[in-house]
Amino acid sequence: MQNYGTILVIDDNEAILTALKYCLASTFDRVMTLTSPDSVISLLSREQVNIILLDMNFTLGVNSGQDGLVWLQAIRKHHPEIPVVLITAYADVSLAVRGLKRGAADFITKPWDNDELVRKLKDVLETADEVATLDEVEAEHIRHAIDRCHGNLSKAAELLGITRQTLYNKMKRLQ
Amino acid sequence: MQNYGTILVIDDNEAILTALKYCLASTFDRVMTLTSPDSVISLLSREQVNIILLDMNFTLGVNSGQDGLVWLQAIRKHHPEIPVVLITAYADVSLAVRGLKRGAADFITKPWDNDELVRKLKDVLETADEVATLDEVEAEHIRHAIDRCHGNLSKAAELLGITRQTLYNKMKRLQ
DNA sequence: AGAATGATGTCTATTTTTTTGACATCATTC
DNA sequence: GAATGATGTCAAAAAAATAGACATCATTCT
Repeated sequence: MQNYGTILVIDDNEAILTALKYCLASTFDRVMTLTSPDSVISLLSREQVNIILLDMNFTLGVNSGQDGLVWLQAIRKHHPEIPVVLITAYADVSLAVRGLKRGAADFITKPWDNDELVRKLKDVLETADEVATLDEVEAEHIRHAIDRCHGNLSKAAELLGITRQTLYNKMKRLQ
Repeated sequence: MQNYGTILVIDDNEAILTALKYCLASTFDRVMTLTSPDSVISLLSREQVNIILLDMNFTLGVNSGQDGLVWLQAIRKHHPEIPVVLITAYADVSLAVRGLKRGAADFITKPWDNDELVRKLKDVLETADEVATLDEVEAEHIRHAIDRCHGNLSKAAELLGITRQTLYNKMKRLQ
């Protein structure tokens, strides 16, 4: 068995939770479940979790997914390093867009395909962005700033909060 | 009229292009149109464009949106500073997810609501990320790295490609 | 429990980088 | 064709990063 660590599944439907548990048991070392996100923050501060699968609808009868978005935000605020995959019963494009904009790693609709779900979860964990070097981040951001300024180095330097000469030197160093 | 600059609309349906032209004329200084993305890269190198509205389906009879994704990638590669909003006739969650992951600013489905379309486009332009200071980016990335290492400064420093002492000093300086 | 290993907080001396200020040259605007 | 702003460079002073060191605290490991 490959080691994909601990997954936390949050869904208010016990039957779905059970189904997911079986589906995920062979891929993950540990499958934790919650029927409500209420205690997720305290749980995350106690337990080490590698990825979260979060259902979007918890308020009975309300299916806007608003709930899920709020919890997504709360989780990402406290634990930005844990990828969160969203899952809903409704293939709602607008909800998917809002979820991804708020930092979800992927978006899955019910009914799900077991193999595809596992593949996507693995994919998220495997492509979880490696931490880049400070120099790399700096170089990337500098390029970005210069793009925004359409090549004007003086303006770019000002936006970046460094002197023009420093920007000039950094560019030389970073090729 | 507020100044939202130039928008480039790419759609192979002339009727839709005309409708969008009228819809967008009052918001943008200039509405440029293309019936095929083939020439978009050369056009962008000649003209200054502030935002792009890109249809996802160009190969007749094929509606996977694969085409649009490829063009999205090409545009972002050459002009990462120009936000691209995707639009499709099919409310396809998977396509929306893939589009956003490749850097689209938003995802709209046909038939669209004129007011909502304009609101989303304005929103994209207004929240177009301002260029952060190098120090800010650095601080953010450092926090990120420390999160990933669960607070282990030695490991974080190694990942960041700086010495532990430097990380220590930076943390002091950046509060 | 005690040893071993690794992390932390701090220092110093040395090397790099950044800043500041300056100046001539090239481009663009008016 | 002046005026203004961007660029490429320099040199000296100030700030930051690195390497090496050391005592202390934490966490495995046996």
